[in-house]
Amino acid sequence: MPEGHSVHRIARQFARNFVGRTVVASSPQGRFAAGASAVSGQNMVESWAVGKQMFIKFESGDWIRVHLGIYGAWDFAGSIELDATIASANGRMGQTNARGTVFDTDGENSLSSIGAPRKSRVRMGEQTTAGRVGESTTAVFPPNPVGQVRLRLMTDSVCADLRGPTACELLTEEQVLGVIARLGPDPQHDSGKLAQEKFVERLRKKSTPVGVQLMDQSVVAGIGNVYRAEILFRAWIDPYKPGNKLSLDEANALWKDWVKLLAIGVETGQMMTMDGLRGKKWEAAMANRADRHWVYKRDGLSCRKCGTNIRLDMMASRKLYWCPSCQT
DNA sequence: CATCGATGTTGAG
DNA sequence: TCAACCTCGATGG
Repeated sequence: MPEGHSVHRIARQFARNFVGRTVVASSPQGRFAAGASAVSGQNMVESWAVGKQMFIKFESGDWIRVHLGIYGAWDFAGSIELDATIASANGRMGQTNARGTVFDTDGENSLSSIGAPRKSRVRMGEQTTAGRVGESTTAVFPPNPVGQVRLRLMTDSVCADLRGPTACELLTEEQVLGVIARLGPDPQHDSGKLAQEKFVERLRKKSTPVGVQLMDQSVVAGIGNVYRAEILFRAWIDPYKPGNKLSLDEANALWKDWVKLLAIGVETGQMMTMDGLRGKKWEAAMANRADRHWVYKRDGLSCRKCGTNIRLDMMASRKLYWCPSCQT
């Protein structure tokens, strides 16, 4: 159940462990058999993400597009090398245990570290427990497929299993460009001022509530229900405010905050949206999801800023958490 | 053990 | 607007 940050992390893990290597592809479940056989035996040449979608390219020019949807996940197994950004973030947080397994108590950034060859399994895209990673060190390589594995990608040393995706399809380069053209800007993919301007322009064009538009992937790619609620609280903006009533400053600030939060998410693997936490408070929040957010899943609790009860509304059939007194 | 709900999107009506 | 997709951790009995 990833928002954009997780998908970028997964794409980086593929870049680190699969790009430049020959990949054996299969579909144990069968539903992607044709696509898998089309790319099997080829070199992977690119891996990156836009918003919540990942794109990997093979030497033939074929692409695979993966969208995890609400419960898709990748399981990594084997001798996994860490992406540099992820490794340094983990190092800074002191999360390496005696065995050399890097983990945290809430799982998503659980990753095996660079080091002695050993068997371990790593899940990305959904929460998992540190215990599970530790226990799995006895697994064999390659592991037997568990459940409905839509796509298995394997090198000599690493195996990645994809389960439960909303989308997994073989595309031509032209089709990839078509998909991306329909997506809004993503700070991790489109850097610079142009991306920001594109976002601001689209957001301020329609009278659709800003809380709806932040979830619209053609306005900005990668924001989901958690970041939506948190970004609006951090900006003290009423989620119902029409996009075309937002000031330029408000729209620019929303983008800048998304840039910042997304970068933290990509580095740490967690949606840490609380400000100004230092030392033990930061550690506590990183360890416990209930301490990580201003409003998300805090309905009925008092606002951390003003004490007002956090409200829960349905907006475009998703749960919206917000503070009616801070966000005006 | 059964049931619920989720960090998402599509497409039918 | 809402069911369907298809998975699994959390929750309750």
